[in-house]
Amino acid sequence: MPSPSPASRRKTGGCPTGCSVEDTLSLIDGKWKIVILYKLLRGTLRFNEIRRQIPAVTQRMLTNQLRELEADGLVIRTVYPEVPPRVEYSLSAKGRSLEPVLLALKAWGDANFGAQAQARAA
Amino acid sequence: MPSPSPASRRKTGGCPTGCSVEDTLSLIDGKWKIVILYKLLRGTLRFNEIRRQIPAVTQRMLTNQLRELEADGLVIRTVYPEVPPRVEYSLSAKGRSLEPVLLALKAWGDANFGAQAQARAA
DNA sequence: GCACATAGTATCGAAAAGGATACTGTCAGG
DNA sequence: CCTGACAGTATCCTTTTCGATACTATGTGC
Repeated sequence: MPSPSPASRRKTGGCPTGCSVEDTLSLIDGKWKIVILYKLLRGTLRFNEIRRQIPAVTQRMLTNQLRELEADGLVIRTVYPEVPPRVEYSLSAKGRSLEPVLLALKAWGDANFGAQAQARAA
Repeated sequence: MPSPSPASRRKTGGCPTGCSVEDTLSLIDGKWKIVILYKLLRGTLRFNEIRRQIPAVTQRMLTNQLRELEADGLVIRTVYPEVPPRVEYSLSAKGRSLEPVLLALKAWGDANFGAQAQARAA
């Protein structure tokens, strides 16, 4: 089964011309998804760790985007039932397969936005 | 100067952690930009040719997105002062340099949305 | 008892994005 | 004369997105 339950908030509609591109875009739209995926590329992170890495995102948005990413099968959410609650997020195989896209994006950004971005690159 | 006038509708804000990725995203957000760029990858197109290739986009949106792409230096708009007006859109060098990103996106989409999209691929 | 940390929810409201529809002006075809 | 194609504008309205703020529950440290 290629697309089990896309959880797509944006309907793709008819999609008359070949547009797996559009389908893909519907999974990674939202202002933060790609950044989150990119951060997760280097390893599992906890909720507040992500928050600290992306200070501009609000708690609501982060929860939101993470839930959508989870629903789309791109990230895995693991809850440890401890008492200071602990939740870890990591990429699924599907999420990890986006790596070429993420890296291409990063490479283009570095090439087109100069060195100041490169210098800061975490 | 690496980024002359990004025409960015979305402010990037401080961008404290390395995020040329975010900068890049601000250029290609909007529901249609990537699809437009993708279509343009195979050559120059006129306004209504693009419309026909992406039937779901409205005239207003198409104008809009094309203008933003032009402002960001990704596409070139050439007006021929003829009397059935003729306007051609093509990728700039900068736009063309996005090719790896677009192809990575397409490849991922094809791999993750099954064969029906591949079959239709223009 | 109070504050802090964790990982969130809930609610409100502003702003932006996107869609529908109608209109422009000129020329060619019938 | 009427219609259609071209490449848009202009206007209005709905939907979606995003942000701010306040709140939950639990345990630890002071």
